[in-house]
Amino acid sequence: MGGKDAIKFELLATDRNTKARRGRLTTPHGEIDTPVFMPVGTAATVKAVKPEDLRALGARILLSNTYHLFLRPGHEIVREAGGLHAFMNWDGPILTDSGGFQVFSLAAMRRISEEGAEFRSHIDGSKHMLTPEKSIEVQNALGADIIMAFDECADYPIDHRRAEEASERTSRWLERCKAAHEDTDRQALFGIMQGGMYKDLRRRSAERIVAMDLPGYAIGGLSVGEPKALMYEILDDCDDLLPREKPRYLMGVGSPDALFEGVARGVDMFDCVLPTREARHGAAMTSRGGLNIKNARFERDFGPLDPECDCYTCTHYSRAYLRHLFKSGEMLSATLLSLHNLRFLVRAAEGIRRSIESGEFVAYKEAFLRKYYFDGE
RNA sequence: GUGGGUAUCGUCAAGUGGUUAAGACACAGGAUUGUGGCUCCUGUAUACGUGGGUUCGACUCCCACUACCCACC
Repeated sequence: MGGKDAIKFELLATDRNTKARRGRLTTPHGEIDTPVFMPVGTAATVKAVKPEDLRALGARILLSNTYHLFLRPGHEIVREAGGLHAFMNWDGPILTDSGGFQVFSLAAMRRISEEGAEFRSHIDGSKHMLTPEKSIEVQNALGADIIMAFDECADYPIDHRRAEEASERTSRWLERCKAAHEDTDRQALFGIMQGGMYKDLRRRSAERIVAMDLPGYAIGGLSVGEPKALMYEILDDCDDLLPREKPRYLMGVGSPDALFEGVARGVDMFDCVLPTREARHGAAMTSRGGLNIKNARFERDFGPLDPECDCYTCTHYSRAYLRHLFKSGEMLSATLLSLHNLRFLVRAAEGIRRSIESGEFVAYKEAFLRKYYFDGE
């Protein structure tokens, strides 16, 4: 066991009217101001975007994935390359997901036992086994600053008994993850709260994982198809259930409204594939709401995607050109729209941080969301 | 000029005597939340080359014309 934690978290300011927090997370690869939005780079790359461009648009920490890198190219190869940072040319902080969620969302023929999850690869159908120990071994080889516990993410909807089973197993697996993870001053292990949409299970899950005194905690099992109101209801309790002096990470959430509502409920970290996936499908987030660049109405629109945006795409290209690129199947389309959507969420997080510092978080949140969801174009 | 072939939505392409003429692409709209990038869902079209004929009934059979393709001169 190491003598100190890999990360340090300080709270710099808190909001008077909500649970919003302004913090700073120090990792072996640098500091992160929170609340933070983390772009997702599943296969050791944020699809279509170079690391230097991520840095330039304000991204400070990336998420990557155990499941994908374990299957391809294999974690030993990444280790030989000098670890994930060197392999993908990103020297900032990285967080790796444990592979738990992916086994459930991607792999075919999964079989869950107390030991772990047996599954078939979505790439070639080959059979594999991930256990808490294996997930930690892979994540140790990858070398991310923050690594995640191997958890079982319950479907929605799911009955109380099966949600309890998954949640309790996640807690037992967390003990094994913690035992397997030795280099705690190089990589911080986060535990994951489960419990489906059941408040009693959420509370018990939180108590179990908090008792293990980890450097950070994640809220898992949300945004899995439930109504947003229900997600917010579950989030309402999280500030009380999780220690205030540790970072909280809401997994997989990142629509503009969820970002603000999560922050208002005490969440510090978010990740989401939405900005990059939507970009590849022609959808853009703008200060006046989402738009679909495919739409015929942009054919002769020579203005920027979002007049209020300072990103590379908005300062150099028109909607008409972006529409042309998309309609032509040009890959630059994915790059330019990804740069914009990522900048949009990173900038939203910047605004959130400033507003918490100045005590105007609620006003900022309301103005932002009103413009996004009601103003339109 | 002679012989042969082909003409069905913007494009490609089923249908070959019998109700509202497939489908794909394109086009149009939507979806997307711990990522199988080029995916999924939905929608639209005054499409049977032109003019005659046969038939109860023609995209389908016959004749002529027009256009394009191939071969020959």
